[in-house]
Amino acid sequence: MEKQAVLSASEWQVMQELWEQPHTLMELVAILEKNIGWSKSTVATMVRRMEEKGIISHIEQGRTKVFSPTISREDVAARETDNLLRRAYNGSIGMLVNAMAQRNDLTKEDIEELYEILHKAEEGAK
Amino acid sequence: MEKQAVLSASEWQVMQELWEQPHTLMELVAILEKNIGWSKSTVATMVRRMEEKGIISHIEQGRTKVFSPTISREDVAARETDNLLRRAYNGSIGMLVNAMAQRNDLTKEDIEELYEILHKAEEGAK
DNA sequence: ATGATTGGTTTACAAAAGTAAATCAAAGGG
DNA sequence: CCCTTTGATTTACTTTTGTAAACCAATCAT
Repeated sequence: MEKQAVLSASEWQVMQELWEQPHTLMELVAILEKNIGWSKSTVATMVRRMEEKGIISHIEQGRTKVFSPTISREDVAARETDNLLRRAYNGSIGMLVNAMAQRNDLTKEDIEELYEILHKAEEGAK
Repeated sequence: MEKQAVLSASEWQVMQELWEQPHTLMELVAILEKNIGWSKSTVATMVRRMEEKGIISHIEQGRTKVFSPTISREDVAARETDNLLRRAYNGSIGMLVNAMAQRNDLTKEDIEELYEILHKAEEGAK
């Protein structure tokens, strides 16, 4: 099976836009030039390499190419989450949340939200 | 200020050993050769570069060097966690846990543990 | 038709990361 | 004293990532 799909910081930038909606190269150039100051060729190179890696693909629309992700945000998120848990928290989500609590990185709202999520999870996860 | 401290997969390997306890270069060589098949010079280069980056340091012990991390596992974990949350979950730990629930990546034990953590967190975080 | 605009490709170069052979200097063994 | 370990450094080569200038082909507006 695959190993592919941990993204570099730059790749995330491109993916974020494409997960929102497909874009032509020139649209990406406009967006990313504005947002993070990349030049046209920088964007084009990123896009080309990402396509080579198979994480995005395009269809031709007249003379322009429209790019979309070939992997879902959810999949990438899950994979990166798994990675982080294994590396940094011994595979345990409890440890992660506990570390956040310890650091006071959990707001009251976070805690409320988590309770609700756990309630719902309990039902589903009989 | 900072930007420092997201580790590459290889750097994690070295840090994992050093967080467990300080090691000489040759100890690291032995461990990492065994565990992941790195050659002596590969380990040495990793170590040198990591020291250049300031994420580990050493003291001389006679003619050998003993290396230790200069950053705690907790700090690195927190930083990587923050990164992941921002990129993949809109900054929300709730979203992360929810995604795991959705994927059935939460065991009953996980859920129990999380409840307890939240209880304790509530007290602390009044 | 022709010069500008649009959409895209080619080429390039530097820094970071991965991997390791070869070399060296101090210590230890005979 | 010399040879061999042992601990460490030097040097080197490849791949990946970041960044972009130049260049080209189709289309459009005059």
